[in-house]
Amino acid sequence: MVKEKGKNIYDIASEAGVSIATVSRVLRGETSVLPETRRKVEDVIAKRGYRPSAIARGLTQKHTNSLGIVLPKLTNPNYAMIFTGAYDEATREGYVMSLFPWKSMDLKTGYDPMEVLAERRLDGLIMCVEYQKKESYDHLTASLENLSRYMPLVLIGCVPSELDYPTITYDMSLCASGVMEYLLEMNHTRIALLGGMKEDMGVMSRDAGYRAALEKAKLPYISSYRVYGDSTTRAGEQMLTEMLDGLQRAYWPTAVIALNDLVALGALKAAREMGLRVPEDISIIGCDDLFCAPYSEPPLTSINMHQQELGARAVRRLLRPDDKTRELAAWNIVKRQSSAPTEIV
Amino acid sequence: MVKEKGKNIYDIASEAGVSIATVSRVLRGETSVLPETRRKVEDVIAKRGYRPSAIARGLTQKHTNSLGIVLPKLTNPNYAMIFTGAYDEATREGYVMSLFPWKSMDLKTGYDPMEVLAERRLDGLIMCVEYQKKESYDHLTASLENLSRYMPLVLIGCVPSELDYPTITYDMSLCASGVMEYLLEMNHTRIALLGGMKEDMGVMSRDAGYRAALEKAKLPYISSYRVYGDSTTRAGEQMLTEMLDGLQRAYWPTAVIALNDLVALGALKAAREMGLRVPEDISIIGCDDLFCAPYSEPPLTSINMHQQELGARAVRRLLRPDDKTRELAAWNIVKRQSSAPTEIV
DNA sequence: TTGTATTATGTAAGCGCTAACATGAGTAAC
DNA sequence: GTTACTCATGTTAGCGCTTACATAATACAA
Repeated sequence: MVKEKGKNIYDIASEAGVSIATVSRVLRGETSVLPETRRKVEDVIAKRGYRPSAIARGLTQKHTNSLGIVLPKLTNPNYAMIFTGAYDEATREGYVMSLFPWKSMDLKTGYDPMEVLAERRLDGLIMCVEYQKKESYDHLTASLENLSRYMPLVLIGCVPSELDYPTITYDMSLCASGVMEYLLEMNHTRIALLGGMKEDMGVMSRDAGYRAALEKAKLPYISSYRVYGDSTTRAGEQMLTEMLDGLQRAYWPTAVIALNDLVALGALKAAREMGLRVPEDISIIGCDDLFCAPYSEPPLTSINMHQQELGARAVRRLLRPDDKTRELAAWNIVKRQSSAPTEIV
Repeated sequence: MVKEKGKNIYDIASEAGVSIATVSRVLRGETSVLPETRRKVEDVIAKRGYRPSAIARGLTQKHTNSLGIVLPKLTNPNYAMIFTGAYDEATREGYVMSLFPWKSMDLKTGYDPMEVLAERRLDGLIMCVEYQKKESYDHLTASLENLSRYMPLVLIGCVPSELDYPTITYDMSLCASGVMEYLLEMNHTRIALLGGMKEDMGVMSRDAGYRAALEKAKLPYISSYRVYGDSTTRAGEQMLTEMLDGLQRAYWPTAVIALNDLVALGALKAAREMGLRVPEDISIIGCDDLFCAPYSEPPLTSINMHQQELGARAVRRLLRPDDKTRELAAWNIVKRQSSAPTEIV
C-alpha cells in the first residue's frame, strides 16, 4: 500500500469546501445532496483520483464485499472451472472472490492457514473438501466450526454426510456405478479402476460404487483391476502399463475407468504404446470432461461434472441461504469414441 | 461476516483480566509479556476461538498482506499456470493472493473494476496486459497511473514498451521468428500462422516476427497462410479446415504455427480429418506447452513459456523492487513428434 | 535511604471511513 | 411574527485494532 497525502476523505472534503459526511454521501450515491455540491465534490474526487479505502469501510460496515473459495489446486483445469464458475457469479453479484489453497491446510507447522481465513472476515466461504484424508478429518471439523462463527460456509465436492453445513455434493458412489452400468451394458466384464489415493474419502466413495455395481452384476472384485496412485497424466500412463505388464493377456481388462481425464489421457497413451486399439481392444473413460477430452485420439468419453455451475450455485447459496442442507450436484456421461461395446470374452 | 459478541480484543482482554495492549502484544508475539500473563491470554484466545480482524489491523498498519493479480481468464490453463506460480510464491512470502478479471476492464458500463482494485489497498498488483487491444489502450494507461498511486505495480505478458512500469515481458516477435527458424531449418517453406485477433498487440508482435523471418529467408508473405480468429480449440479446427478448403492441394502449407496449444489441438484434429498425416504431411506447433501437449496424437511440439516461473518472478519483483524496469521472460521450444523435416516441395 | 534504570502493563490517540444525531437556513402554516 | 417542518450539511462517536507514551512496580547502585 502506497501512502500519499491528499488521499483520504478529509483531504477531499477540505479541498471541496464541504464536510466529510457530504463527501461520504456523494461516494455512496445518496440523493440528499445539492446537485451543485455533488458536482463540486465529484470534481475534486476525479481530479485527485481518489478512491475510498475498502479497509476502512469494512471496519464500520459489517460486510467486506468479498468471498473466498478453498480449492486443492488450479493446475488441474477441473478446479479452474469450479473457480471460474464461482468467480463469475461472485463478480456478477458485486463481490470479489479470493482463492485459498487447500494444500496447506494439513500442514503441521503450527501455523494454520485456516486462521488466516478467519482473520479476513469474508462475507462467505466456499470450501471444497474433496480429496480429504480421514486422518486430518478432526482438524477439519474443528476448523469449520471455528470458521463458521466468523462467516457463512458452503461446502462443495465430495462431502462426508456427517458435516452439517450447507453443502452441494457429488454422490461419487452413484457416479461410479453409473459408469459401470454403462460399461456392463456394453458387455464389458473385466473393468479396471485407475487412480486416486486409497485413504481419500471421495475415492472410497467411488470404490464403493464400483464394488456395488460388480456385485449387482455378479462379477468378482479383482484386486489387480484396482490400482491406486496419483491423479496425474504421468501416473495414469504408469499405472496402466504396470497393470497390463503384471497380467496375462487373457486377463487384460476390456475397459478402464480413470479417476479423471488427466489419468485417462495417460492411460490412452499407455494403451497405444502397448499396441492396443481404443476402443476396439480397450475402452477408456475419464472424468471431469476437460477441454481437451474431445480432442484426444480417439476423443475421450468422460463425465461432465458441471463444474462451473457447481461454483456458481455455491456462490448463490452463500448469498441467499435457503433451508436445505445437502443438495446434489449434477453430472452426466459424455459418450465419445474411446468407449464402445466389446466383443472380447 | 457473522457478528458475534465476545469477538473483539476488548472481550478477550476483560475475560483475561488484562488490557487490550497486552492482548495485542500476545497476538503479535512480542516478548515483553510475563510468561504467566501470556498463558492466561492465550488460554482465553483458544477457548473463544478468537482471531483478530485483518480489516482493523489493515487500517492502523500501512499494509494488508495481500497481493492481487489481473489475468484474462483461468479456463485457459496457461493463465492458471501463471496464477499458480504467483500464488504459491505469494503464499510462501506470507501474502494472500487475489485474482481479478481482465475481461471486465473494457466494460463500458460506467462502473470500472479498476476502481474496485484501488479501493482494496493491496500491497501490490501484478497486471497481465496480454491481449490488449489498441483502442482500450488510453483507458489502460490512465488506470495504471491511478492505480500506481495506491500500490506498486508489476506488468507481465506482452507489454508495450511505452508502458513505464516494472515489467517482465515476452518478446513475442523474437519467439515467433525463433519458431520460424526452427521450421525453415527443416526445409519448410509454406508456413501458416493460425489464430489471434488482428488488433491484439501481442498478436501484432508475433506477426512482425513471422514476417521478419519470411523476409530474411527471402520467402513471400502469403496472406492466405495467415488466419486470424479466436484462440480456442474449436476455432483452431475451423481455421485450418477453412484454410485448406480454400487452397489448391499444391499450395497447402507444410507447417502450421498455432497461437497456442488450444488452437494447435484443434488444428491437429482438422489435419487428421482432412486425411493429413502429422508430421509427415504437415507439422503443427503450439504455444504454452500445456499439460496435455505431450499426450496428444502425435505429441505436440510447443513453446514452454515458463509460466509458473513468470508468476513467481512477478511476485518477488513486487515484494523486492529493483532498479531494472523491463526484464525478459524465458521461453524455449519443446520438440515433440508433431513437427519434423519436410520432403514436400 | 534515595534516585535511577528496567520491566510489565495500562491509557489513549489515531487509522479512514459510516451513520446517527445536531444544526441552521429556508419555507409553509397559523 | 411565531411555530413547525424540510432539507442540505455538519459534528461526532464508533468500528477493532496498533503504537507511542504514561504509569506502576521492582531491582539495583550510590
